[in-house]
Amino acid sequence: MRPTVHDIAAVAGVSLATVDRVLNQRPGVRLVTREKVEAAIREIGYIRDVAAANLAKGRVYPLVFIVPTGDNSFMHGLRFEVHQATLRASIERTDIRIVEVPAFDVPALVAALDALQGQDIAGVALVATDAPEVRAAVDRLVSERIPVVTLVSDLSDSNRHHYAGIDNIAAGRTAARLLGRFLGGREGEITVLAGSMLVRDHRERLQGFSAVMAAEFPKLRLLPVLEGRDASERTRSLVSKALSENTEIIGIYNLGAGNRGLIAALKAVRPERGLTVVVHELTQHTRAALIDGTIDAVLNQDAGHEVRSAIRVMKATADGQAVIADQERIRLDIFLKDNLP
Amino acid sequence: MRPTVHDIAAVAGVSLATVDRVLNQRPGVRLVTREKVEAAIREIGYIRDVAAANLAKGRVYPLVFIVPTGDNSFMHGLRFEVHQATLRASIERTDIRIVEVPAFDVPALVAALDALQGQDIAGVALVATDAPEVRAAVDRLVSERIPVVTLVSDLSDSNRHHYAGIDNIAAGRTAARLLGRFLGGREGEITVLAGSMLVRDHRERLQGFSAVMAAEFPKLRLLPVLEGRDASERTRSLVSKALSENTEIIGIYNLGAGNRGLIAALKAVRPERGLTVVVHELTQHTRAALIDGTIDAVLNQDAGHEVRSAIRVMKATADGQAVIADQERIRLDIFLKDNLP
DNA sequence: CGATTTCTGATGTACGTAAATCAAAAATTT
DNA sequence: AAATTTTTGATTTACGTACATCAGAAATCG
Repeated sequence: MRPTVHDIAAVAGVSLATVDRVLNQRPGVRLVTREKVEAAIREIGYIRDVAAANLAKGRVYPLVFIVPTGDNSFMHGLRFEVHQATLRASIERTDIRIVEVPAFDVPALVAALDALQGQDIAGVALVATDAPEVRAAVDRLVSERIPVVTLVSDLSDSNRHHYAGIDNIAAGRTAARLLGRFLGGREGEITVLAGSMLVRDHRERLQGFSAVMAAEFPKLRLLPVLEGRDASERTRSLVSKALSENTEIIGIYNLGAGNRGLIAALKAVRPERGLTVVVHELTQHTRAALIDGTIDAVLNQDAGHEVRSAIRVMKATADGQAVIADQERIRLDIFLKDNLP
Repeated sequence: MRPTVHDIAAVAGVSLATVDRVLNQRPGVRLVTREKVEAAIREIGYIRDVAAANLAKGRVYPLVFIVPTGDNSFMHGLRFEVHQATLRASIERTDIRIVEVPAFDVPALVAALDALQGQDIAGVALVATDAPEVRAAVDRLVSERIPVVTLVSDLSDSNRHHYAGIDNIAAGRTAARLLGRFLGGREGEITVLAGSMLVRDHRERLQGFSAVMAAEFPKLRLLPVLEGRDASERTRSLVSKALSENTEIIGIYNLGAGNRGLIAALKAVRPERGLTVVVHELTQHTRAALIDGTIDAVLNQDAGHEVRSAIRVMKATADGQAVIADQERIRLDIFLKDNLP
């Protein structure tokens, strides 16, 4: 049988109350006694039964998710996953509140963060816009001992406790290699589409993409980035214009959202053009386009995993427990038409 | 607050004892009363607090993992992950026993399975060799109401409750497309290496690979499969021989183990040969080969995920609970040199 | 109808931990 | 050494569920 608090008490030669004081860092224990108890804990290899502890505590974790509004499929999916998490709230002892903030709107995000100060909150998860004001607001929360986790897009130089998202530099590099290898030594130009260079995830993807392109595929020339603001219609017109004006384009990398528009623009050109296309985020549209050959590869981050990981990390941080970094690593999924889920 | 058994009792107008009898399917409840209770459960949306229930029950799950011996990295990793799971045993209330059986040895596997009959076991996970005798032995356990999960390699037409592994047909198809696209329209021959056609995962990978190759890359001709028995030295000599005898080979797909031997053989030929290579299983050897360019892509299944998933499924099945299929889907990881973890 | 069987209620203990109270002991100060 | 403060012990209740026991009620049988 696994050891219990009673065993600690017996081994340490102290009472249950003292063991409890040590375990829960309550005051009123002399240093020597504390050390005796801690030695006993190590000796018998005691591990707190978290289930029993939570039961006794009746603890709930009030969590806040700050997510951008916007009608693109990815953010829609993200909000859906947070909502799914609220359905598991009673089982997981969480109490999740969703706060929506306009995308790329720094003051709104800061206001939403500041509104949380002083509240009884066990953790905050936010899709960060990478600005100094946001960093400052996050740091204010952190200094109030509120666990903060960035979701999908990280925040530079902040004290956030954790980032629940993919390695976007690696994602960009991977996109470059897929595109470069799929083009098999051909020569031509590559169009890169982004949502906004204000968010760190897009900047990092571009950075990784450019680096590998420059280093390993010198025959492929990158055109200036088109910013589609993650909006489909804008993306469609940008792509249509680019394709009609420049016949040298043989590859496209969309590192942001707005795939619906991209796909529409692609379907409007003759398939003989032989474009190779790599995009981010698996949605019903990109899935269909992958199957019908309009798109060649989709890089994906699983929003459900990210949300669940963020919740685990916030809970663990709130309890002062360590997180197992390896377990919380969000992986980059690569989908070809053959391995769709 | 979430509803408890007391709430059920109050709403149904019965005692706690009766609620308990209904919840745990104990005898001695009239049909009408039972229905009253069940109606109340639905009405208030009661969900059993599994943590509290397990605490009260003091339940442990005796589980058995049957894994092949063999020194290849993947099986080594799999055994390691099962061992890791034993370290979490007390937390997860599992009691895991590992049984090792020679690889591809049908009678030994059957004997190991039959030895479990009549024992007090909450679940069995096995890396299946796909043979009728094994299927029969598995079905015997299933008919004894013991949950059985196949791990990594599935068992045809058996009554096993679940398969914790990747879709190997999809894996083979994906490998074909990667290899085909990376070769960018070149013409030549492709060598396929396998461990043994006795295991279903290898057969399925080959099936998927061949299908896509035939349908979409007609310029690439498949050579007869080389069976390396998942042994490195054998694989090395087979590959060396093939490469020296046939200068038309431009691509290699290793769908089994034995990558150490393959890599050694590849390093022995001049890099100018320009081979494109896709293999399975990320190990320290394949990782290094990916980084130095000897290998172009690695398909991987995360043994840790598979083991943890198998445990969750066995526990749920033992408790008569449904498994969330989507959550237990094991994904195929694709690694290029840019997205290594 | 009474006797028997079947069902239901009331109650208590247990699981491992948290948290509180109050008394007692030990250490520290005066 | 007495007074004070700090530390420790003993005990109790609670969390939500499981499980057992025994008495009493309701249903069924003869």
